[in-house]
Amino acid sequence: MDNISQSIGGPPDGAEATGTVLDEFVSYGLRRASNAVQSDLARALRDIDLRLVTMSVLVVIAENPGLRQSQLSDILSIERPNLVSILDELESRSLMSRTRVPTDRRAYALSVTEEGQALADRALEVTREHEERVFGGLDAATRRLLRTAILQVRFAAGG
Amino acid sequence: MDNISQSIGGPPDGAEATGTVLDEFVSYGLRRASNAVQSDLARALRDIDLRLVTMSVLVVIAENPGLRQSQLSDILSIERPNLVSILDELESRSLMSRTRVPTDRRAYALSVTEEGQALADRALEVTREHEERVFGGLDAATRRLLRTAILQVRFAAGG
DNA sequence: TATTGTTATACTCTATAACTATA
DNA sequence: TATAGTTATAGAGTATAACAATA
Repeated sequence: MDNISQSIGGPPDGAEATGTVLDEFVSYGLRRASNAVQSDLARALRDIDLRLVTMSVLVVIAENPGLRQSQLSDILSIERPNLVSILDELESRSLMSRTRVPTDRRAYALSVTEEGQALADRALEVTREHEERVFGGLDAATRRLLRTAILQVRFAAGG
Repeated sequence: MDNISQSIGGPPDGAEATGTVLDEFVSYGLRRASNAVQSDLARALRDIDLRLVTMSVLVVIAENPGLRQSQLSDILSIERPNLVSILDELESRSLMSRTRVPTDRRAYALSVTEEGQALADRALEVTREHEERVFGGLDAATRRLLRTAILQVRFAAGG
């Protein structure tokens, strides 16, 4: 209930964020950081009329022409029903198209249009700028360690 | 478009996660990790009938008796309107109460009940177990570095 | 005038059950 | 019978405008 004991000894390893017990938890800091980072990226993508989801979907289709919706769903962990409106949006903007697969008429092969490819490229640029803005302050070693730690954590949490 | 270059030289620093360009971005890994971690914590808290928000609100009130709603809103970055139903829920479960402040009759002083204090303590235990489960695999140095990096990033992203 | 808590509302993201058409 | 895509729907989480009571 008092935090005198921890605050003695000068600035610790950046312990204060909200000034509550919650600062003790990596989990809580991770959530706040992730929200802030996502907001920054979302803001940047708004300039090219993309959301986080539409960006990742467009980019993954551009990278894997012929992909099925169910595969896309697995890769990005987006539930199949939720993918439908996302693809509808991209398709109505002429950024990608669904083509019937002759060998399996239940499925669609997804592919980007020229316009979609151009926007995907632009989206990657925007995202790289964002990464530099947000993670550029970390030195290379820390950045590498962050990537590794994040993957380990993601695995440990079953994601 | 090919990732042969990176994959030569044995297991790199855990580069593969979705197998797409998105793996290049710390931002994306951070989001996926944060989601997985939050899911794990949410699952654990469900056993004591708390959500992530209700947990953090309860814990912060327990730590700061007499807190105003607007202060709580600032600390947890929850919009004041969204706080109302959260507090209604906790109050209806007799975990906390709103008391009129005599010196400023617009405001409420928030405080936990005995029952609320007990649940807050239990919630901290549950959260510590979760932290151990999810971040226990990281050595102490990495864990410390992760906390620091997260704070830096949160600051850089304006969170 | 400004602030505290509130109401109403809306938008995004996510999750599930059930349908259709194919396999 | 199982799978691919779809529809409908519901629940969180989050954000904003506007109001009443009080400062």
